[in-house]
Amino acid sequence: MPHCLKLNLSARDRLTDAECAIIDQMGARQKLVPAKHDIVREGDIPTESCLVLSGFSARYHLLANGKRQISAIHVSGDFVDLHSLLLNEMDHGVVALSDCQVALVPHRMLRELTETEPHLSRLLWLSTLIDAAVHRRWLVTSGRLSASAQLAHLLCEIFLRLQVVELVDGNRFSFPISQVELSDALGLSTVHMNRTIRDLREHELVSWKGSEVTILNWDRLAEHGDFDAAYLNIGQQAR
Amino acid sequence: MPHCLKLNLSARDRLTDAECAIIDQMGARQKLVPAKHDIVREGDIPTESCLVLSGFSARYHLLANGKRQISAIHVSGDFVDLHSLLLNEMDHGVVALSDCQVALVPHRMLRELTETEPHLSRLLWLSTLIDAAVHRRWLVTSGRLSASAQLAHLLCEIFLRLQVVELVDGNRFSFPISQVELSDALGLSTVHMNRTIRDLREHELVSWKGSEVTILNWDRLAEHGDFDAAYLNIGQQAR
DNA sequence: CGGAGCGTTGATAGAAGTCAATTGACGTGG
DNA sequence: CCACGTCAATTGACTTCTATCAACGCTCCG
Repeated sequence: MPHCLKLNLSARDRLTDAECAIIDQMGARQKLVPAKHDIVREGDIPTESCLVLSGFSARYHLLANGKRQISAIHVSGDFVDLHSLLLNEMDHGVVALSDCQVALVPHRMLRELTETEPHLSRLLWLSTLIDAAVHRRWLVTSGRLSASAQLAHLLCEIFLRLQVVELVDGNRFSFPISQVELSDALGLSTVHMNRTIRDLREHELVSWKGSEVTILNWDRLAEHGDFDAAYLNIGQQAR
Repeated sequence: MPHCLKLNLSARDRLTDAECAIIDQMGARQKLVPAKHDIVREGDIPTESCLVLSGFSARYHLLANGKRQISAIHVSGDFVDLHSLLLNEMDHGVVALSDCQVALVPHRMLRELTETEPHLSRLLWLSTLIDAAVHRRWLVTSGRLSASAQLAHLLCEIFLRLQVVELVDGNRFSFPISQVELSDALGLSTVHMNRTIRDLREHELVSWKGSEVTILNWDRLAEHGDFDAAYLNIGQQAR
């Protein structure tokens, strides 16, 4: 059930019944990728794109110095390598943070959409544009915010993105990511990551036990992370 | 002459004569934006997208703490706010680093292209995908490289992007950006930026006088910045 | 039982930020 | 022609943030 992709897109624009039908077909071929395994490998030249139906995943880059940087975190309903439709080869990998159910959508099918379904194509384009907007936001927080503000911002972002696909429960959500992975996402050391999480806890902005995160005070968290949701472009609108 | 957009796109895929003709029309309405002035302002809801014909520009974000972060540097032939075609409102501004000649392309015209010119549409989509790939690369360097490696990487990237639009002269190019702006792009303080530039000079990787940059040793510069050009997707290919 | 992965803490080193001041290039106006 | 203001680049001194190294406890699982 690629229901979550429909949620994702229809949070930005109204989908016609015909478009919904097309999206439903995309879920045809599926596979389960266990946690810690690659969904796509760096250097691959995929012939299909992966739509994550459930689970958390991340795009990662390995460096010559042995370090790793995560450049995006994906949730249900995200097309993790839609860009491979037009780009040469994967310049990064995508790893499953938790077990992930993914649908494999052939490029042939997507390319045909670009020929015959302009509106749906624009919405797919849009989803990559939102990816880019998220990248920019991460650049801003990474360059100009303290570690704890950066983390606060990330939590706000993940919360809203999960809300779109109906995966939040009140102010609580499941965020199955280790501190090592988090530190790779924020460009910090694991030790400092740990202390940064402790900071947010001690300031009673969030409660975080295992993979269960509860936002205790949204307003203060958002203020601390200088968070403004505009870049997520949540809101139906003709596109 | 939006010649540079044609260079930009045809570095990635062959353009038909018909497509070239369409692109030529895009240069119709132009304006000159002086250095330090905004090309697009944060909060704008543009009805046209700006194609930079000449000059350097940058996307920037202002933070509540008064700091600024530059999330992208654009060169001739870049469509600096193509994404405004599908996104709500500008969540960042675009400033001219040097005097910029820009062409204003109405969204109406671009939207029509998405209905009638699937191949050209894919190439426009592609250019936003490359933007995103650049964002990811910046995230990686910002998170996991030293300041001097980050700068080395940026110089390699700018060099290749300028090469595509035929704006390099041997191993020299014009890079009219102040140290304040550079520091906002790399997320550093201006003081540290200055010392980082000095580092590259002292290691004889680059020579940098005013806005003239000469790469003295490409291989060592690229190695220092852990640079791999793959993410720029330079190379003609059916897309 | 023992290792592996993860979270946690302390101590220390190093990278980068901040504050402050100087220099040089340039343009303007008296 | 020179005083003056402005802006960019530069340097020094000091502070703060984050990385690194090392160690320990916990849980899960072979």
